[in-house]
Amino acid sequence: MGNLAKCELHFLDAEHQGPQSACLQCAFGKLCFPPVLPAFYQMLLPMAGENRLRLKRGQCLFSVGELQTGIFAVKAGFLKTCITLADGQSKVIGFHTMGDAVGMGGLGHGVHTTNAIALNDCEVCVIPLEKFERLLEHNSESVYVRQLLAREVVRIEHHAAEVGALSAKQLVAKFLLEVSARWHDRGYSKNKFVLFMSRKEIGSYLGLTFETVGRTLSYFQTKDWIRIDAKNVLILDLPALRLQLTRPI
Amino acid sequence: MGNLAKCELHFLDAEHQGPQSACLQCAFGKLCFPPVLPAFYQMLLPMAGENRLRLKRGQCLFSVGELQTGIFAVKAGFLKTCITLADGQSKVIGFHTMGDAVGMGGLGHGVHTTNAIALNDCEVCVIPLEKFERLLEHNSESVYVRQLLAREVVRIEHHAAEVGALSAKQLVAKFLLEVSARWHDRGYSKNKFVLFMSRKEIGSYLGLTFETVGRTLSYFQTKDWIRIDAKNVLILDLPALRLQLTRPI
DNA sequence: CGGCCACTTGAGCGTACTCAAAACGCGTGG
DNA sequence: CCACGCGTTTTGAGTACGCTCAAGTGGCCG
Repeated sequence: MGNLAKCELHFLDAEHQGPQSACLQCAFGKLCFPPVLPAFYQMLLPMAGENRLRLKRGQCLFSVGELQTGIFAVKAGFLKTCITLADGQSKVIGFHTMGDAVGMGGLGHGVHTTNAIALNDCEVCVIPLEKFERLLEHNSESVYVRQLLAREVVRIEHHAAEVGALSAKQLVAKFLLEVSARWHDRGYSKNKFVLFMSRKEIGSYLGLTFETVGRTLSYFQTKDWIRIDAKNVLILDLPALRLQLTRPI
Repeated sequence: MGNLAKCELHFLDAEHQGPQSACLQCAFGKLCFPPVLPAFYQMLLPMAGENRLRLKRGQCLFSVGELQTGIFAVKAGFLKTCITLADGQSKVIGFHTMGDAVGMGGLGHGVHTTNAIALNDCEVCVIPLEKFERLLEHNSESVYVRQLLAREVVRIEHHAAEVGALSAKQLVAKFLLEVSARWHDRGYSKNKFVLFMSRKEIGSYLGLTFETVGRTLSYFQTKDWIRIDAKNVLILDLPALRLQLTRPI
């Protein structure tokens, strides 16, 4: 459990209810895993219910090179995953929120391949590796994990292509649409939301500097496509943002 | 090495011996799958031995949206996988050669998520989806597939980060080192090899224009780090290329 | 032979980066 | 309570890297 120790575990005292009911009664309910994976959700979450843990803003869930002890399901809050390049700079490669699985990349060599850091106070379900593998042995649920991984491959492939192909305006527009869609998927407004990451983190994710991200957001505001105040976003013209992606410059 | 460019396939006429022996006697032998996956290799390749497939240069192995009928193991030759972005441009996201598995991304929804196109005449082993899944049901080999997918996630994550972070010189240096390492892994020289992709395809992969790729290669040649003639590469100073990655500009 | 494509090289331009200054929010401690 | 320090954000001015456009070469094939 190595680094988990330094994470100051605060387990929820819902043990007496049994893990399953604890999860099913949870406020996040079926949001916890994407609707396309109902069976996987039903199998996995009850197992995780026993091991819940809380992270404070800035805390590290796991880091590169650590032995992987489990996979994680985000219950509440936001995390970023990042890697360090050969020249020392750190790059954000993904943002994760409730319902997302984190730490799947480590299944390759049994060692974590990214750093996962909490963007704010958050709650994470831990599925210990032994339980996870036992689950997959005895069930055909391994198909779901395969699907989850394959979809992650596709997601990152598109991200890599876009980072190398789109302009700053297109990238920032794409980012806003991505965040909007994720909120929408989870039953919230797609037009009004809060960004939990800094400009610097957005820039790192998109391959831009934080100044460029800020400038582009300001530009969108002058166009009356969005209204942005610090981290609060109000999308006024979603189609206009979408149009950015299909149109050059 | 030069005649590899022509890639005149010399097929083994070992069909009469049964698929398993055909594969084990194959000239590519255990190169066909990475050494870290011996069990998977032994399970998978004999199954594929029955279904071998030849592609001519430019032919499409599968394309986006097609129903996935199987996964593929490259036996000889080179393929690229690419996707089409919202604005219509096509981006290369990977190059594949002997020993690589292609088409795993489709495991997410059962539909191919990339276009796979032969860069030269090549030979591919087909593992029909039913056989593939039956194999995974009856064996613990599904672990290997999971590892394969997880490693693919990691590979693309790093690629995405680099495309968004590195300069043109760094990207091209990284690309040369990548290709060199892949040849080396397969038992060939790491200093002398042939590029099977055009400048345009390299540029698409790295998020650069083909002019910039060409210019950068020429620049490396003026520095006496490499010697390049058309697609023939001779690396003269590998450490210098490596240094590019750790040093800014 | 002509046509086509890949590649190289050059010149000029534009986007995004770099450097810089100032305002702002936020937590800490006097 | 305000002062202070720190990090984030915004905005500006200048720069540089890589893109765009263009011309010219060489290889391949009908």
